[in-house]
Amino acid sequence: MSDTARRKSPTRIQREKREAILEAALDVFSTHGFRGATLDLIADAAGLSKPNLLYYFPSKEEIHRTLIGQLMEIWLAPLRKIDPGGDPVSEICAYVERKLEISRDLPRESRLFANEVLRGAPHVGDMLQGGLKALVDEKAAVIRAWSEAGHLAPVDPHHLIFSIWAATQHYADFDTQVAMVLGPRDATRYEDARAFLLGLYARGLRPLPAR
Amino acid sequence: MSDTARRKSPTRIQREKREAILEAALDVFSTHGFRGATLDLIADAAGLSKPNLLYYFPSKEEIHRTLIGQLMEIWLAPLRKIDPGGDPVSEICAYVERKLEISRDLPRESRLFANEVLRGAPHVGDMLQGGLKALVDEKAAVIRAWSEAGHLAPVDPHHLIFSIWAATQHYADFDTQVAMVLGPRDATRYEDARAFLLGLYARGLRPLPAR
DNA sequence: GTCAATTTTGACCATTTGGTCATAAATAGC
DNA sequence: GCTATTTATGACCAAATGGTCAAAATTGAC
Repeated sequence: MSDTARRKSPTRIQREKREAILEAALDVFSTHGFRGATLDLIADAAGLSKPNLLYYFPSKEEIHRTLIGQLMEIWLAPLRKIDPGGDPVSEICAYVERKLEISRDLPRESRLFANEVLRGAPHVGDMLQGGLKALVDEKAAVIRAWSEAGHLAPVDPHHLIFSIWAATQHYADFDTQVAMVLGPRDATRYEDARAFLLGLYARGLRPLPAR
Repeated sequence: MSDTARRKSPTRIQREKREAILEAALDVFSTHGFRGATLDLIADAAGLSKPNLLYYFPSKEEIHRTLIGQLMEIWLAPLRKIDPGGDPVSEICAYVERKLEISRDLPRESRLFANEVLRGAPHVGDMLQGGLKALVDEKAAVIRAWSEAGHLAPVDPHHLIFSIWAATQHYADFDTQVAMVLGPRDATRYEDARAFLLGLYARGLRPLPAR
């Protein structure tokens, strides 16, 4: 009755084709959104016929759900790594760097996620709801403790986290706009962004001198 | 031959219905995206039949284009207001406040815009391209001058602007996610965001003491 | 090679959707 | 009220789209 019990161990072809489909779907969903993505587009990109694609996944929505599921871990991992025992400002700055790296290295994932949240997360619902709030609250408590101990400027931890999410993901999600302003993507873009953001947060979070 | 010449002055009904359609379309486009929005949905929301809707606008794309056009001015206005003669840190902070107010008061407009940029701005192209880069470069030069004169911490002006866009729009565009973490929207949300962001930028941009 | 299981495909279907059109209803000028 | 113009609608259309199905091709175990 359970999924894993019913599904005998997948064949080599199943593993390869499902992987190819998810890769193609990530491309298509992230550039066209859920509604704009068509099964034909995904099938073409994966080098399969549409019925063949539907042999591996029961529906368009299921492909999408699978992708979002894989995404969540990538998305939350950097936050999870914040170490309550580390140096506060360094920990936050390292978090900024990790998020920025994801924005640079996995822009499709970032855009897929943005697409979903923008529309009110209609296809993920609880999948997002689940771990997100708990993890954020946990790390927010760590940050609050740092502030109260005087090791970090007194800031609202939730809004600090939001600002980091926003500032880093911006480079993936709004790449078009960034490119319109800065010109075509070049090697220094992420280096400049990194330098700016680390500077901003380092100065903005440094504990205030006693007064 | 020109549009304004051909179109005799619009009647009262024309003005009212076009307005109602744009209002309805803003709702529908901002929550479903361009592809997800249907003419039936827009027509229903505007209280019109579909053919009647198409009597006022020639196509779905034209409705969308009109909305984006109206949007651009709203979107750019806060940046335009930055005064080269004002106090640098105050000017930037006031800019943050203006952007945050737009995020709070016009979230549909913000999401419509985000939807468009996320997909590579396929429907706006030059409309965005036009004034954006010129205005941003102009204000970036002002900020750079402030930094060089020692009235502002030395920061990359373009990335500073990006971070402000990102952090403020986040509350409109990713409202779903914010609500998942903070719980249902309440009166203090924007007040807390404002306090955090003004603090961050005030501390982060304050000119460094001579060393 | 044989045979069963897996994989692939062309043909097909129902629904949705952007858009048209002829005609009917409403409105405005007189 | 009469007439010309504007506004509204039901019926309809072609294309796109998610998905099905029976049959064919391929693969793997022996």
